[in-house]
Amino acid sequence: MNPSAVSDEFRRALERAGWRCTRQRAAVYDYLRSVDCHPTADEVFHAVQGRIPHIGLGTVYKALDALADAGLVVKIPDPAGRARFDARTEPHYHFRCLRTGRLLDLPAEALPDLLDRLRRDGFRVTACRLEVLGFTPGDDAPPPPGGGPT
Amino acid sequence: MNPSAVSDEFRRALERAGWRCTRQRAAVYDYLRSVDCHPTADEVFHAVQGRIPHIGLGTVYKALDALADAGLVVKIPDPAGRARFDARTEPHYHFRCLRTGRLLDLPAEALPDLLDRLRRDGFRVTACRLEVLGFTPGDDAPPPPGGGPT
DNA sequence: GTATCTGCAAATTTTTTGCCAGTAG
DNA sequence: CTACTGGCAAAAAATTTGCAGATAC
Repeated sequence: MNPSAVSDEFRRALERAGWRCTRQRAAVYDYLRSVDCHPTADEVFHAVQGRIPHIGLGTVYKALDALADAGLVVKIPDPAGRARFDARTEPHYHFRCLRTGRLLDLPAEALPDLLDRLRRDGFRVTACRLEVLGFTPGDDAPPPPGGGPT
Repeated sequence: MNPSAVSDEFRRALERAGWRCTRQRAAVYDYLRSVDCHPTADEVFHAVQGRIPHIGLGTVYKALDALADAGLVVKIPDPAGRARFDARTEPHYHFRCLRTGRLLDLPAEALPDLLDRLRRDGFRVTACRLEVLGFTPGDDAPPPPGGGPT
C-alpha cells in the first residue's frame, strides 16, 4: 500500500511480526489512535466503513488480531462479553463505569492519590482489579528473538 | 431447600438481594468455593453434574448471575471469550498465564515485592493491568441501602 | 510471481431467553 | 398458596473460519 500514507513505525511493527501493511489494518489502527475511548470490534467496523465502505466485520476482527499480535493494540476483555481495543502503548490504568460500561484511561500513578483524585472529581469507586500477565513456571513462551535470558 | 445443608451467611446474602436459596445455587457456590482456580461456566456445569445430574448449562448461567448479583461471586472477563468466576470475597490480585489462560490468585500485597517474588519463583511477568471499577460522575448507581453518601 | 490478505457468508462458540412443571418460603 | 426457579431447547450475540479473487512486496 501507499508508503507515504502510513508511518514507518506502524509498517515496521507489522513487518517485524510477519504481517503485511494493508489499507484495512492502517484504517483500523488510525481510528483506534484517533479516539480516546476504547471501542468494540463492531464500533471500529462502523467507524472504518467511512474510509473503506466495502470492509467486512470479519476483516476488522482479523486486522485487530494482527495489530494485537504485532503489539500495536491491546485487547481488553469486557464483562459484558464484547472485547474492547486500546491503541495506547505506554503503561496506564483504566476506569470502568459499571453503569454504562465505558472504559476511560487513567494515568499510571500511585494508587491512593489516584483514587482520592477520582473521588474528588465526582467518580464513585467501588473496587479495583489487578491482573499480572505472564507465564507460569514451565509454561514459558517461545523466547522472542533476543527477548529471553541469554 | 434443606436449611442445614447451607450456611446461614450464604442464604442471607441471597435473600438480601431478593433471590431464593436453592440446591442448584448452593451447589454452584460450593464448587466455586472448593477450588482455587477460577472455572468457566462450562467447567462449573460439568463439576456440578456430579451432585445434580439433571442440571442444565442454562441453569448454571442463571445461578452464576444470581450469585454475582448477591455479591457472592465475581465474574472475571477473559480475553479468550469465556468468563471465569471467583468466589473469594476478600481483596486479592490475579495472575493470568498467557500460554494456558489459567488464572491464579495472588495476595493483595505491595507491587514491587509481589513481582519480585513471582520472578524468583519462576514466573515470567510481561505486563500488569489495573482496572478501577465504579461510576463516572452522573452515572451513579441507585444507592444501595446505607451505601451512598448521606 | 507468489504468499498473504480481503470480502463475504456460513459456521462455531458463548451466553441469554421463553416456557411450564416443580419448589421454596 | 404463589411467586420464583429449574430444565430443556431454541435464539441471540460475539467471534472465527473457509474460500476465491485481489493485493502487497
